[in-house]
Amino acid sequence: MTKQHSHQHGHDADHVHDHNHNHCIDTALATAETLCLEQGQRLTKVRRRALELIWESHRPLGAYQLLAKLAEEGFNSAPPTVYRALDFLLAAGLIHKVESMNAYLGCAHADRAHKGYFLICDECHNVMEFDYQDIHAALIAKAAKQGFELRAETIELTGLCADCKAQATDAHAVGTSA
Amino acid sequence: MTKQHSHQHGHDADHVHDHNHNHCIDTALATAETLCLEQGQRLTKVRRRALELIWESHRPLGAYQLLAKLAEEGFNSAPPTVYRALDFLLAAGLIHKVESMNAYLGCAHADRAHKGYFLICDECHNVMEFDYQDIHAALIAKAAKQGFELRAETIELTGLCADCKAQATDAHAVGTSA
DNA sequence: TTTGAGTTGTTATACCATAACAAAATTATA
DNA sequence: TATAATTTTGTTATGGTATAACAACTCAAA
Repeated sequence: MTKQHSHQHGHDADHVHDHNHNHCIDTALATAETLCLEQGQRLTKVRRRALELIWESHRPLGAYQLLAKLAEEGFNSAPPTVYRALDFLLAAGLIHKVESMNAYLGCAHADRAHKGYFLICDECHNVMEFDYQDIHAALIAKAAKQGFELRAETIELTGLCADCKAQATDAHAVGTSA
Repeated sequence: MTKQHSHQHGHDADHVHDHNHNHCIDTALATAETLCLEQGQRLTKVRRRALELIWESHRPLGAYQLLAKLAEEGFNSAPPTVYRALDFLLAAGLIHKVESMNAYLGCAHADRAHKGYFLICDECHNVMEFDYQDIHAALIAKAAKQGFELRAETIELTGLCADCKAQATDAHAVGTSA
């Protein structure tokens, strides 16, 4: 299981980081550089900056949110700019798209092939990426039974994260005792 | 495993039905009537017709495609009309939304609570709904281990369906032998 | 140094979805 | 059966997501 670190304790959108998220970003960028170099892909300025901005966000970032941030920094502000960058990063496996949110998230394991499985909190909207070989294998087997050749998986689970569940319980306890 | 019947042999968008799909539609509508009656919900003309149209389609239907069909039949042609109907049908469990396609699909098991798991063919875009208790249980357990309370699942698998795989193989065989 | 591939700029448009409020229909209640 | 309460539908407007199409630029290789 992998978790976007800063999500562990954060409830508010702009919660102060309780760890040095810069490290995650740096690692992600370094991985991206290496990967692109190996594959003869060009991590151009806008692509690189888009990836950084996605990582700097603590939630999945919408295309137009990203576009606005890029525009602030002097990049072209037309939609194709951001969608091209997103397409590149998606194809390179450097980010995931969360379909149910129309938003994009840095991929913590770009260095190895994997599927993005997500736990999405309805309350705080934080997203945890997880990895589950058992489920992956079961899905492949299940599909194969139908003669279906599995290529990609969209697994997005929503509900209440541990923190929000705790908060809800606290609130309820206070409410009932008052 | 459940399958939208007409998808079994269809490769072309407007493939002639090889079974009486009307039966499926009738069953779905009857179930809808019963369900709504039981729950004191009103299956109004536009809702009922929307459900029929979704079932009549052999693929997941986009909101605006559905809106166009409804408009042809004299219903109001503004977007809220169709989104209201869709919201109602979704809430009633009579249809599913395929998030990765922004499209809507009749639910074959509206009569019992279940999650919509989908196999989506990249080639012919047919969709099979399947049901897999093992995976459902595994996901709940996996989420619970993280303290996450699972509420909803979006499971959308893409790849090549059996028919399209067979076609591709045939085409390749012809190509290589020619 | 020109060719060619890839990338970016630019304009326009298509597609997906909801807000907000008015009008009508339905149901419940007096 | 009036009338009030509730739900549904009509209508206008807008916001959010994504791509088509073509021109201009960059950069590396021939």
